[in-house]
Amino acid sequence: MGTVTKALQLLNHFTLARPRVGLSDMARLAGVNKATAHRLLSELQSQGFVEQTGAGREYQLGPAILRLASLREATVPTREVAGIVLRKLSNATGETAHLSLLTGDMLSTLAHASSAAHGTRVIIDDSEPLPLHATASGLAVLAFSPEEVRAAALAAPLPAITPETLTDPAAIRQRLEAIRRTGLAEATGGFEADVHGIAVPLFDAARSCIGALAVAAPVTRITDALTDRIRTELTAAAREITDLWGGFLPDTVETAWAEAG
Amino acid sequence: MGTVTKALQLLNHFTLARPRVGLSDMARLAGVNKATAHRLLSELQSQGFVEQTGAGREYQLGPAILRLASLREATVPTREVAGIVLRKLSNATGETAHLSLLTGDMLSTLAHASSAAHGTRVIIDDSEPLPLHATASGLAVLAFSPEEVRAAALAAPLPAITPETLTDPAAIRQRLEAIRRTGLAEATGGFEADVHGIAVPLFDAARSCIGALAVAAPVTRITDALTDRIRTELTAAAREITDLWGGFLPDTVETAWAEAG
DNA sequence: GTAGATGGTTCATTATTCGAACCGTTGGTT
DNA sequence: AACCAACGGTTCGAATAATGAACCATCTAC
Repeated sequence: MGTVTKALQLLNHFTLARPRVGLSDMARLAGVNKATAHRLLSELQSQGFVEQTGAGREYQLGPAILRLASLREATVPTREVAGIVLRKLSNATGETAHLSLLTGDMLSTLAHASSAAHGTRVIIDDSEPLPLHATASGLAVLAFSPEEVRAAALAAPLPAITPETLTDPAAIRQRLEAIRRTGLAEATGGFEADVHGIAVPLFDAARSCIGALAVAAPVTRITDALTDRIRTELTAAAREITDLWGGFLPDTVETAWAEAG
Repeated sequence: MGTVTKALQLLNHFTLARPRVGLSDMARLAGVNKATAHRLLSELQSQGFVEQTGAGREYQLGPAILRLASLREATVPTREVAGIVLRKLSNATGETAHLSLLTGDMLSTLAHASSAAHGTRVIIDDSEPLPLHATASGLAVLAFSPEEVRAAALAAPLPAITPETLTDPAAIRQRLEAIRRTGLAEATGGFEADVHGIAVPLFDAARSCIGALAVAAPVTRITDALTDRIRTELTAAAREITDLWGGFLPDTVETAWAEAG
């Protein structure tokens, strides 16, 4: 693994629950020597990707990220476009919709929207990375990614985020088969208990899978009628976003959705 | 120079004027070997910091940055910190203060505060983007931004928001010269009639100009004494925010403010 | 005052990065 | 069609930067 990759992965250890991380902690979390962690953090700091709070000497994410993010959004306004479609999708289904993109070995949520139709609803945190094996979105991405990505994702030990999380690579591969046939992934309680997710893959101009569009609903509200409705709306919304982003659906997905609809 | 630093610096070559960069271009811009650029970009790509558009094979900033940015915002309350300083600033001057950040080719107001000292006051709408050429904040940012940003901003036809708006690029560039010398921008009625704005640039940890801090007052209330007071308070508040945000003042600004004060 | 943390540094060993030269492809010119 | 220049990407010996055990200095708890 390259040094740059190692440094960038350090950034993934900052979470909502642990926004500031000390040197020793970081070394432990990342599984690297303390001296290495220190050097990597120093380089990240010199470029403003992390900073040290004056109080303790812990590290936290730095302001350079904000600049790059606004530049990304200004030049590639994916989030804005996604937001429009997501709001329509969540209104049409009455549930929470979110769009997540493959970044490294996990999914980053680009944007989400929730409906006011019900008092209970699924809450999405954009800053929380989604594991590939434990979410409907992740399974959708895995199903339509090249075998290398799939192999890499399923090679490492798969953590059980809930008791219901699928952790057996063979079982997952079987699920992926079905997802490839229907062009649609479903998962219940694998990431958050009592949440049912329905997801479809998203593709870029080269017909590579770049992420997934999903609707998440409390399991108690799931009925055949609702899932049917969600499926219809999801595929329509996915077509719209793919189109707006200048992507193309692979023929396999196109036919799968046509048969299902 | 470390490998990580080199990789992160590649990201700085993506600009508003050049959002997509090819491999050879990037190698030239960064002054590294093409093979090196390729390896670094590959690593950045594997972590989602850059991505390749399906069309050409050019690179652009990737979606992973957005996730980190939302995490940074969620955990490091820059807006809250800005609010505290803004309230102090508006109280000290008796006028309306606002802080705006460069987002794409305009300014987005992060927060504002107004004083109860007078019956009339300038009203700021946080959701309204500020044009770079027509506001004191915008001029402050233009003056201290890299030439590429300036050129891009002054290249497009400049709309006259009021009859007093400066729309001639040459005239604006002349104003920017003076602003660079004093570290302070002033503008009257260029965006809203009867409003006089005084602004200073803000910088991040890499000494890049990221936005501006400004005080806006009705022209009828402007006197030499008030502008002097505002200047003093503005530079002090800008130092405070820059410090709290972990940024640094370029030496040119440091000396300009020292001479003026 | 001791024990066990912490953040940070040193330096010989080692593994990774570097870059000139090299592909294969593409797009424009003659 | 032949040519050429520029493109993205790859190769491999030489050069360089990354590594980690051991080491400080400091702090807190007991």
